[in-house]
Amino acid sequence: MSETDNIDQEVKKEEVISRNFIEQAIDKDLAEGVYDHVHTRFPPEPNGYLHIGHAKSILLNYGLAQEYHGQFNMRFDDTNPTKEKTEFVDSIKKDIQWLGADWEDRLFFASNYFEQMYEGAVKLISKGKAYVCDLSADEIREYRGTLTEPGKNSPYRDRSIEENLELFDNMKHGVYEDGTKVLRAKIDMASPNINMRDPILYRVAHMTHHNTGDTWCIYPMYDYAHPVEDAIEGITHSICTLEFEDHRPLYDWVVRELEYPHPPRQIEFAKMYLTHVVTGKRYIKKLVETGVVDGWDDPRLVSIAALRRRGFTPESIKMFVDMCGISKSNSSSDYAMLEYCIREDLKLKKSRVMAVLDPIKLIIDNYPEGQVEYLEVPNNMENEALGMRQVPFGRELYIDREDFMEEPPKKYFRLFPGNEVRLMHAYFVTCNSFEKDETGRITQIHCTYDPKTKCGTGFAERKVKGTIHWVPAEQAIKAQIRLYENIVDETKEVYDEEGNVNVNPNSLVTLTDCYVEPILNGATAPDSFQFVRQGYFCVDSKDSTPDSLVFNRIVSLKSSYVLPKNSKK
RNA sequence: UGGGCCAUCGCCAAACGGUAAGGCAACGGACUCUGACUCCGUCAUCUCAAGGUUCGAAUCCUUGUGGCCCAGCCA
Repeated sequence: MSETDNIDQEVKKEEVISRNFIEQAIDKDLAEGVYDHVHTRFPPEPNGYLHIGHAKSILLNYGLAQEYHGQFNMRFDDTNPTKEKTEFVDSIKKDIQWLGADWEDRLFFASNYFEQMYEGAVKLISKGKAYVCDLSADEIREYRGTLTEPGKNSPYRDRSIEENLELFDNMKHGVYEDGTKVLRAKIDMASPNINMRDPILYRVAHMTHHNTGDTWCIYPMYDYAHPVEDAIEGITHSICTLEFEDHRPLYDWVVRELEYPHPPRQIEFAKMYLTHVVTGKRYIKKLVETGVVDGWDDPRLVSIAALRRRGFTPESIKMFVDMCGISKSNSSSDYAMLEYCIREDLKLKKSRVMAVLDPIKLIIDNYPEGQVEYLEVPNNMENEALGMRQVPFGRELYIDREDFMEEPPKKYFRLFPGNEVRLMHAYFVTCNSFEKDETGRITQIHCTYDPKTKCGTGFAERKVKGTIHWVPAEQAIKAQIRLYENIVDETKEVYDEEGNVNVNPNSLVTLTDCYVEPILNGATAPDSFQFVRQGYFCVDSKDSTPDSLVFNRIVSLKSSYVLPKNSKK
């Protein structure tokens, strides 16, 4: 193949990378001169913790700003004081920072625009486009009509502009009780789109707001506030999820009536769903309250905090979100994709060390008692840059119970009486005998080693089929290791008839008698490793201490070998 | 049975009237000091269905079918 062919191929490859529908829309806007730049935002309400679904929106908005050399704003959509807490603004900021979406100096609060929103409302009233309505909540619902029947006009719809102005001023000044008056847009009570049937713009709520305190007793509704927020900040593309499609006509109505010179444009995309996960606030709350999980950051959950504690990296989540793509079809991504992404991200970045989860002692009968040798071992055989470490080796070791069988099935490559295997990075050993306790449980394995087979000597006279990992009995560090599976029992629906999560009984297995290589001494929270032949593990940020290590299994390694069940151990 | 949106491999998802990309998963095989990784191969004669337009349709038009969203003084 010639060099030009190569180039052609690369060009073709480039062409194949297609743009999602939002990028296509932005390209078009830019080409037609609708906008000359791109400005996006992520606007959560601080009423809970962020989860993997939010990550898609965050990364989408931030990614678009980057791609088009535009800007990305962080904005708290805090227009409803009954639901919002400062606690959540802190956790949300932390999560977004961790994900790497940088809002630079553009951190905003919708509540800081209350004055402008109020002025906008006055403008709408002055234009005859909004009115104060005295109907009760129940009455408003009745007047709204149904999906199939049109609504009917409020008896207060035709109040004079002057009266509306006065009433709205009274609303602002706390003259009315909660629920007694609202400001409504005057649009069309017969619209087939229910959102256009004179939607409520402002409600009265005598309540302390986390940011504005008691300054206000009227608060704008999302449908009015959001377009105003976007317009004030100069957002060009206001990206939200599909359920707001029906609200777009109202969004456009607001920016049109308020006569913003460069109105933002709303574009909707499909939320990310993951198979077999729990994201509902009330369900998680129940799991926390009943002690099924140990908090909103329990590693079995998919909140950003939980994923972080579980050992997922921002890079892996970005990779996952990119892999899932952007579209308008409701879909549910496979958890296996997320697992692929974290394995892929950690593969070359992390040291591969040995850990024994379920130890059995292995004694090398022909190895001198009391002798210790230090083996030079690469931290990652696929990435030399990670350097080398020393692993002590001696007469007594621990190996994993799974790696020995008294009566092995066919194709069992590990240790069994008479078989020779390689101790990873060390020597070949052959099993001579083993010991059992009264219950028949194997307690010790005796081997002999062949000094000629030491790793690194280039020994090639014979080969072994199996390589097993080990840890030196004397120097290994004891650790607790937690193996996680999905919190949801995947053989059932996510929720049962009573609305409880069908909890997987094996979602957490805590192993307290594990041993890890001495190099892991002092490992702390964000550290993670590959435990060779087992998976990727991280130090638990909540429960691990320097002298009592706790590791979380992030994800297991893939395996094409299934250990036969019911065979003797 | 009002309005809006969606439908392409087990799961995501391209294709924009020119003859069904890619990834994940799965399954073979090679390699292997991780039963991992890597590599090679297999995996939609067909795009929800039925008609129609066209030399040519996943793409356009009909008519159906299925799914999601909307009747908060939530966002």
